[in-house]
Amino acid sequence: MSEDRRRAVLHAIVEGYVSTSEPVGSKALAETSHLGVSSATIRNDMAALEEEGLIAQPHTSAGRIPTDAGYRRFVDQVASAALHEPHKRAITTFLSDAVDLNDVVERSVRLLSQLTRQVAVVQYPSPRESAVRRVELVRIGVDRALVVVVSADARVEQGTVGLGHDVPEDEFETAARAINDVCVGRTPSELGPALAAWLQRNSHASWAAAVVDAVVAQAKGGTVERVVFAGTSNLARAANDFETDAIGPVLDALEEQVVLLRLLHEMAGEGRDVSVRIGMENGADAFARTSIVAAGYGSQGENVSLLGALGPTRMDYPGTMAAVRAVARYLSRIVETE
Amino acid sequence: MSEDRRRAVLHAIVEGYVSTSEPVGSKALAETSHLGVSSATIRNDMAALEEEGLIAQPHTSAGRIPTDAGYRRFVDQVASAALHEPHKRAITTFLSDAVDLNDVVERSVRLLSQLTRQVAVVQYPSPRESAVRRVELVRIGVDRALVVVVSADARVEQGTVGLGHDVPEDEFETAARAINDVCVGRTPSELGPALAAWLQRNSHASWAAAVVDAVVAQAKGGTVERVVFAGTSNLARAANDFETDAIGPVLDALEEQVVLLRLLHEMAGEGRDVSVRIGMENGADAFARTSIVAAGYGSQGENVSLLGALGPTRMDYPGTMAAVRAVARYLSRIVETE
DNA sequence: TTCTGGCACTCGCAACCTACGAGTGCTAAT
DNA sequence: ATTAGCACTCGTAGGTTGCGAGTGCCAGAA
Repeated sequence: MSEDRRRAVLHAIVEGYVSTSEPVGSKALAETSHLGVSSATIRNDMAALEEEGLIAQPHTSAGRIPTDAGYRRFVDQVASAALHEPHKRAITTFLSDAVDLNDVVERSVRLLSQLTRQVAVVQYPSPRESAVRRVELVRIGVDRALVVVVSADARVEQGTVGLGHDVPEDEFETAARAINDVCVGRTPSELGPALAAWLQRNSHASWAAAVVDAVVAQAKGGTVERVVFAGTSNLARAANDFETDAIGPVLDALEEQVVLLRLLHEMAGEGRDVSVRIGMENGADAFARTSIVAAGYGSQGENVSLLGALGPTRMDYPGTMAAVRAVARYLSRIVETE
Repeated sequence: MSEDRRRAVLHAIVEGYVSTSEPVGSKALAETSHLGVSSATIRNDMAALEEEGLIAQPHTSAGRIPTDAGYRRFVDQVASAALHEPHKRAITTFLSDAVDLNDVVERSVRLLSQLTRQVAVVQYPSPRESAVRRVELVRIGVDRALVVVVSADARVEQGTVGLGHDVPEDEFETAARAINDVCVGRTPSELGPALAAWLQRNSHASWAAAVVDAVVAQAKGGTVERVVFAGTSNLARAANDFETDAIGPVLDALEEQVVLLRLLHEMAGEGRDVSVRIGMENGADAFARTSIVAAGYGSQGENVSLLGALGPTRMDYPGTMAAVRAVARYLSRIVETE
């Protein structure tokens, strides 16, 4: 019983099931697949694969379909395919027209959903450590202020902060000017100490401390982590084939974002080029029947954000991995040079 | 043949079909509904209603279901219900915690999707005509600049503009300062002439004109019109009942936004308190089997944005209309006072 | 006129049955 | 280690049937 052939059988089963969405039987494999053995031999191999828990049969007289573990082994053994040349061109032309960070992210997520024909998710790039260009404080109503931080790398972060109680207009104005002066030219991590020192030098009312905190927060992280997604209709198309009722929880989880973000963080830690989570591996009930293919992107080795594709476990893994990797690469290049 | 009873029959059919999702027959109506007539009478009324094109039967031996026209008449004749007291409280508590314009919009859309159990859409409030607080120009790369406009009403708009060719650093800086000085304190509509005058006084290179245009654009409209939505899983739930394959195009149209925006614009023109589009009335193929309930909100009578709920034509119109109206009202109040 | 009871008729649907065939596991032969 | 053959399982498609919900129409009552 050649180990190599058993692997080939597993691969053939995965590929067959992915393309036809029907269980694949031993006879069909013997005919279409090019391993030169008879169906009986394949049956023996299948029995062994089933013993290992890599494939299963939905009912007694049906062919085999891969289990999560089967997909897992397949993915680990297959290198992601090369991307077709026209697709490569599509990526460059589509993304190079972007004028804006928002635009880049939005175009990327659409492109990825079209390439993979899955739901695509792109996490907003984590901000780089770059000098503050200007801090603007604008009074809103009597007890709130708007904090705007413009960084040298073209990022604009904004947020509001409560002032607690009435603050005289002129006092607010002078403090705003002073805070701006302290911040300009400093990197976010230098900001904390510098502003603390300023607070000590000028004994201000308590509201100033809150404002300072808000400024530091905006400069550091800025907007809350978030992901954008596109191509949810691909989910509906996939759900048409089999489980219609699995789509609701997935849509909910996508909107919720929090589960998805946790998963992406976990996957970021794995360090691989492209990482894949299959079915139950996700740990989340909503994604129990979906797989996620993700890759990091970003300017440095550090400081990565993630993007990926999400679809039914029965997906074209090599193709999806190739598309995800390619988009991640181009996106890295763009984020770097911007 | 009392006209009133025929109306009552139509209403009973709509309500029955909405709550059970099954065609409703004359016998069932005679028993459950409280019109004191026999099933035969109801059958006659039904025949008349069918003649008018208000109801139809899916097959010969089934009950009747309302047509688009039937829903339309029902909606026109029924005032939107009053909202339950706990729901009202939910709106106030849920929305009053918001800290931010983004936060308000996001909370609203979630709330509305929960109240209606439909897909909720909220259009970003159209900016008010309020004075410019500061204009910031930041160089990005060699031939692009970031334009940030902060308005007195706590809005921050940003965009990029191409500079065409190399511009000396000091020339850019002085121009940026000058542009800011010209803009501060002016309303967006005053901005155009003022900046044009400035351009004439100081004969600048061509790049300045592009920058000026960008500043005016950001001050006026700012970010492109867009809508956010939530509760797409409600679509999946509804699709479970009947047509699974109608959900894909709807999801696509939601992501595309452009069709939805056109529809909302059209509905804004109708001037009603709450306006309803039913099925084919939408004109868009994707929404041929869905209805949209929308209401305007905003600070003034002018200057309204829209929000609404979108679901299958077989929806609880009175309840949805009540929820949409209530959220629109509270949202108006919040946007006003902010 | 308007409503009601009665009756014949239609027809979708669920339940049931059956035959088919794809697919399997096992065993004996190569 | 592989293969051919064979008996067996079982899901599914196709066909048939009976039921019952629902209708339209008509004659008689209010």
